[in-house]
Amino acid sequence: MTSAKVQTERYNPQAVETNWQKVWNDKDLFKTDNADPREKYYVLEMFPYPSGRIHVGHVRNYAMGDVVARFKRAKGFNVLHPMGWDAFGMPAENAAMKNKVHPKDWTYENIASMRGQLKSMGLSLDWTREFATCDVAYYHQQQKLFLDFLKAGIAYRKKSKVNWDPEDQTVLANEQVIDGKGWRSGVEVEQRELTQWFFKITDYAEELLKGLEGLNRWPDKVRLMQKNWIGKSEGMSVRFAFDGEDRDPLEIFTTRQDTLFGASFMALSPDHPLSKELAEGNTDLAEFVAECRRHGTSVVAVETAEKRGFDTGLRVKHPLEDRTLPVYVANFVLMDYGTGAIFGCPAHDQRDLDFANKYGLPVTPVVLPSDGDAHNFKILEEAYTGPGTIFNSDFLNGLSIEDAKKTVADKLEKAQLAGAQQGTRQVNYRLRDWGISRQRYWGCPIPIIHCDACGPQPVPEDQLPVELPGDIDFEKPGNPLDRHASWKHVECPACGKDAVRETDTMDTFVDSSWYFARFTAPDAPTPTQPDDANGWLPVNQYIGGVEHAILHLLYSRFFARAMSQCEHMEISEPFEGLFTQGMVVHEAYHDGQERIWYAPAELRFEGEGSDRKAFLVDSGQEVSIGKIEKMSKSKRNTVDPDDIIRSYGADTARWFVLSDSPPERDVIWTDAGVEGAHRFVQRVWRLAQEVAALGEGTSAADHALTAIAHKALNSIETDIDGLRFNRAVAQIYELANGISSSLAKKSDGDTGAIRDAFGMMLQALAPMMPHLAEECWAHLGHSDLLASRPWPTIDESLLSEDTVTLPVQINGKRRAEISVAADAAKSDVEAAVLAMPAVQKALDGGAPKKIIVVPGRIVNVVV
RNA sequence: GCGGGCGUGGUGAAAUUGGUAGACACGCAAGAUUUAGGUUCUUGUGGCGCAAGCUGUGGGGGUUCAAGUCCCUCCGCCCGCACCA
Repeated sequence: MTSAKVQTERYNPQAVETNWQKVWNDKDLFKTDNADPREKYYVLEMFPYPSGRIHVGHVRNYAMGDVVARFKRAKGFNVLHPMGWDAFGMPAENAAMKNKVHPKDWTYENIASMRGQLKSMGLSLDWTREFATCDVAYYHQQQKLFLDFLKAGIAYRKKSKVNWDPEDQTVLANEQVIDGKGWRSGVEVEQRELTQWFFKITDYAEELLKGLEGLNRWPDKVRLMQKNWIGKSEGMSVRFAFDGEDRDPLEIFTTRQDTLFGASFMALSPDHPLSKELAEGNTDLAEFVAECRRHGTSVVAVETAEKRGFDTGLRVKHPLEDRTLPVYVANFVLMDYGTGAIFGCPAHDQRDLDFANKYGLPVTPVVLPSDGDAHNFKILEEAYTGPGTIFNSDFLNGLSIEDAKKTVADKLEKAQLAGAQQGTRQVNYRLRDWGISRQRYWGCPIPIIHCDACGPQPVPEDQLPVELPGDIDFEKPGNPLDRHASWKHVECPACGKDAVRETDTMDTFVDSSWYFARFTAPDAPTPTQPDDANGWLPVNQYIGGVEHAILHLLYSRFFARAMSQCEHMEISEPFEGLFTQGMVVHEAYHDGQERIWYAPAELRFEGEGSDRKAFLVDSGQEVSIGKIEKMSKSKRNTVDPDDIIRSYGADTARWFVLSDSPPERDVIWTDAGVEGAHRFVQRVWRLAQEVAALGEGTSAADHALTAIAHKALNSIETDIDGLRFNRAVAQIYELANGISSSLAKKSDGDTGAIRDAFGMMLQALAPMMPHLAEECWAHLGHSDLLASRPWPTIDESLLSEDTVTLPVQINGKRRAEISVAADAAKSDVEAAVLAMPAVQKALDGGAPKKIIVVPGRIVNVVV
C-alpha cells in the first residue's frame, strides 16, 4: 500500500438527494418541450393505481424507466418521461364503504402521498404533464372519445350474459369470478342477461393479429399470448337441412370439414335459440337446459363435468351422403363461439368421442395414420387427432387432411351457388367484443341519455362532461349513481321529455387504453392534438408487469386503431418497444399453518442456510420460514420503499433493484443485498474523495485505465440500450475495480487518466444512481450538472487490442495460451502454435491431423 | 389436455450466440487496519487431489476439430390458455 490515506467522510444520502432533486427541479431539467427539434424519444412505465403507498415493484419499474430516460437524454434525444395515475376503480369505493371516506378524497390523498414517494426516488419525470384518470378534464375527453366511437359504429349496445354478484349487486368481469364466486363477496355468482355497452374489438381481430408480426421489440411470450387470445381459426360454416321439418337449416362452424363423413350427431348449446325454443314445449329438456346453466362458469366444474346431452328427436340430413343425424342439446357446446352448434365426429375429437360412447352413437374413423391399417383401425377410448390420410369417405378417400378440407369447402360452396345453401368458408376468432359497462360509481360516466320515446341518445357535446355527483352514499349495496335522487333525471336531448342518464360507468381498462396519448400534449383541448401525438407516438419504450400482457396491452392496441380511425392520431401500434419486468419477491413468514403471517420487521433470525430460523422479537416464539413469493399485504411480506430510502437513500434502492437479477426475471429482496448495494454507494463516494485529492494531472491517453474506461462505457451503452441493467451494473463494478487498483499503485502522471476514468464512470452511473453521481461530479470541482451532460464520446481506437491472448487447445482441451498480434495471419498463428513446447510434446514428432485457427478466438490442434 | 419458457458454484448470475464455463456481486475462509463491533484493505474460494492432473452447466444419447449453447430422449420446475368444435 503506497498511497497516503485520504481522510474520508461518509456519504449522507438524505441531505444530498433532496438537494439535487431541488436543483434539477429548479432548472426544469426534465420538463419536455414539444417544439424541441431534436429527435424524440418517449419512455413510459405503466402508470400506478393510487393504492396509497408505492411498493418495491414500483421502485423497480420506475428505476428501469428512469435509467432509459436519463440515458437517452444524455444521448441527445428530446425525451418524454411522464407520470400519471390510473385512479378510477373499486378499491376507492370499498374504502368509502369501509371507512366512510369519499372515493374522490381517498384517491387524491393517496395520489398526494405516492407522488411524494416517487419524488423522493429522484426520477427524471416531467411532472407538469401529470394527470389522474379521475380528473374531470381527462374523463371529459374520454366521453368525447366514446361518442366518436359511437358515431363510427365502434361502440354499441347489446343484451348479453354477465356475471352478476347478488351481494354487491354488480356485474363482475370474468377474472373477478373465482370458482364461481364473487372475488369480494364470496357469494355464488349468477348469470344474468343485461343490456350493456360494448366496443367492437372483434372488427379489429385480424389487424390486431397481423400487427403482432411487426412488434419485434416485444417479448415473444406476450405476442404469443395475444395471438392465442385472439384465437383465429379457419374453417367453414355448414348448413344442415332438417329432415321432415319445416325449419331453417341448422348452421354450425367447423375447422374439420374433412371429417364430415365421420359425423354421427349434431349438438346444440343449451343457450342456442333452437334449444330454448324446444325447451318451451318440453319440460324434460327445459330441466336439462336449466341444469346446464347452473354449472358452467367455474373452472373446477368444467374440468370434472361429464359430457351430457338430450336427444331433441329432430334429425338433419348429412350434406354429402344419404343419411340423417340426430340433434342433441349438449352441455359442452358453447353458445358464444361459432354458431353455438357443432357436428360431432367422435373418431377425431375427444369430447365428441366421450359423448358418443355415453349415448351409443357410431364411431367411424375417417383419418388413417400413416402406420394404420384401414381394415383394423379402431377408435375406442382415445380420439385420433393427428395427421393422416382420409378413408371411409367416398370421394375424399386417399386425400391429405388439407386437400380434403379444400375439396369439401369447394363442393359445399358450389352447392351454395346452386341454391342448396350448404356451406361457406369462414374465419372465427376466440376474441369477443369488449363489454365496458360497470355498475359502479367511481368510473367514467357513459355519456348517454335514455329516452322512452327516442331510445338511447348521446349527450350533446356542449353538455359534456357528464360529471360524477359529489354527494353520494355508500350505505346500501348496488350502484350509487342509480340511487342518487336527482343526478340521472334529465331531459331528452332529442325531444325534451323526461329521460334518464345511463348510470353505468366505463370499465377502468378504458381509462388506461389511451393515457399514453394524453401525455403527449400537456394542455390539449382534444384528446391528443394529432400534431403532438404523431410526433411522439408510438411510445418508444414501454415498461411494466407481465400481468398486463393480454388485457391492457390488447385494449391499447385496439384503441390506437380506433382513435386513428376517428382521426385523433395516425398510428396503428401504441408501443413500439415493450419490456415486461419481473416481480420483486420476498420470503413470507407464518405460524406453520399459513393462517397467521408475520412481517419481516417483527422477526429476528438465527443460523444459516437450512439451519436458519426465525423468531418473534417480542415473545421469542419460533415461526416458520415460508416460500419466497410475490409481496402481498395479506402475507405481510412487503417491504416499504420509504424505509429503505430513509435509511439508505434512493440511490441504494435503485441500484439494488437494477443489480444482479436480469430485469425480466423475479428478484428476491434481501437485506444483505440492500446492504451490499449501499456499500457500493459509500465506496464510490470514497473514490470520489480520493480522486479529488489527487489534484489536476496530465491526461495520459495511452494509459491502460483509459482503455478500460472506454471499453466499459461502450458496453454499458449497449447493455442499457438492450435493457440489460444487471450487465451494465457489472461493467461499472469492473471499472470501479480498475480505478481502485490504479489509485493504489498510482504514479505521477497517472492522475489525469484516473480523473478522466472516474469522470466517465460517474457518467455511466448517473442514469442509475443520479444523486450520488451528481454529488461526486460536483465534488471533483465541476460546475455543470451531470444530469444535463451528454454521454461521453467513445474513442473507437481504444476498444481493440494490438495483441490478443488466444487459448490453445489440443484435441479440444485447453493446454496453453499464446500471444499474437490481433491482425496476425492464420498461417503465422499456426506456425507459432506448432512451435510451442506443449504442442511439440503432444505431437511427439508427428504432424497434426488438423489445426483450426479462429482469429481472435481460439486455436485447436487435433493430433 | 394444448401452447410457451426454464434448469450453470453455497447464493443472485455472466458467457461476445458453436470457440478459455463461472465475469460481476453476495456469502464464506485466512490475514491486515480499527479501542471493540460494524466499516475498510489484501489474498483465496466449482468439485476431487499434496501435486502434475482429472472432472464439471438436471439425467442419458447424438452432431462437431470444438457443445451451457444445436438435435433426440427422459426427469424436474415455472407461466399462459383451457369443453374454442
